[in-house]
Amino acid sequence: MPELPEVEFASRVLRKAVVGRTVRRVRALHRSQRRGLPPRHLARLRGATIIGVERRGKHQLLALSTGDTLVVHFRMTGDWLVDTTAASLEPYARVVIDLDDDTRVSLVDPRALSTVTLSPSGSSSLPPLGPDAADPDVDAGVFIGALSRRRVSIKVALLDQRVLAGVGNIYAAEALWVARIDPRAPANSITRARAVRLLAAIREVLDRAQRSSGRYRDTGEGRFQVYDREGEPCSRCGTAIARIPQAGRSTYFCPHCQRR
DNA sequence: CGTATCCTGACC
DNA sequence: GGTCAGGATACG
Repeated sequence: MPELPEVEFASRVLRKAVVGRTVRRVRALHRSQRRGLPPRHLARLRGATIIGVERRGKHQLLALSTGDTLVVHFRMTGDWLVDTTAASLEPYARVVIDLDDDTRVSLVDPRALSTVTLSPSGSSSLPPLGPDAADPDVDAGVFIGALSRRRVSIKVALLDQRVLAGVGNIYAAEALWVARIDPRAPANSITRARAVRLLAAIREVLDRAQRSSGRYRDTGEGRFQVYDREGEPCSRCGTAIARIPQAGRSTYFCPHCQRR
């Protein structure tokens, strides 16, 4: 699941490939992508020059010379593939953009849950997002305030993009482990001191992921401490990592050293 | 607040 | 051949 570091990595790859280029041809190859990108929007896209690529939370924003913005979200399994217009289409290519220098960028997404939408000039169609989790200047007071207004568990609150934009299931669990906080603790019960520690832990896990090229590691030292490690020993205390469902998704944590 | 929905590969 | 996963949204 691409979270902030993976989306940041992908948007850098994309930026290098597309900024300054003009869209020659664009196709939506899957029903679910055609819903978000109907023919009239594909037509608007054609001939536009891409002037910049920005990231906000897990969204990628492609600024176009027309004033429109192409908004991309990878959801579960999306990623960019950059090749040339001469290449054969990838099996899971959902949106394919051919550029004037024969570069082709394809949104590859086996599950087809990615969203690509054209936001007309002036009307930003982003959902409400909190401060970007990668921003080192996030105000601890704002973060504490957001938590204090939520009665859901701290883990569920961290997944709410209005609290911090860019945190997902993996890094929420990892950050709670680093901060030694029980994921079941009510968000509004988190003390100021622990919230400050949690914010630092979020930055730490995101920075570390970013430094490993925005790619997940599945072996060796860089492996996750709790995510997808049910039954394995906690590296701090040896207790078996537990898995519980929260808001319909899996939370992994150490039931011994993560406290309420 | 919980639950269904979108999708399809992976797994039983 | 059925179930599950999961980010975000919609709905009860």
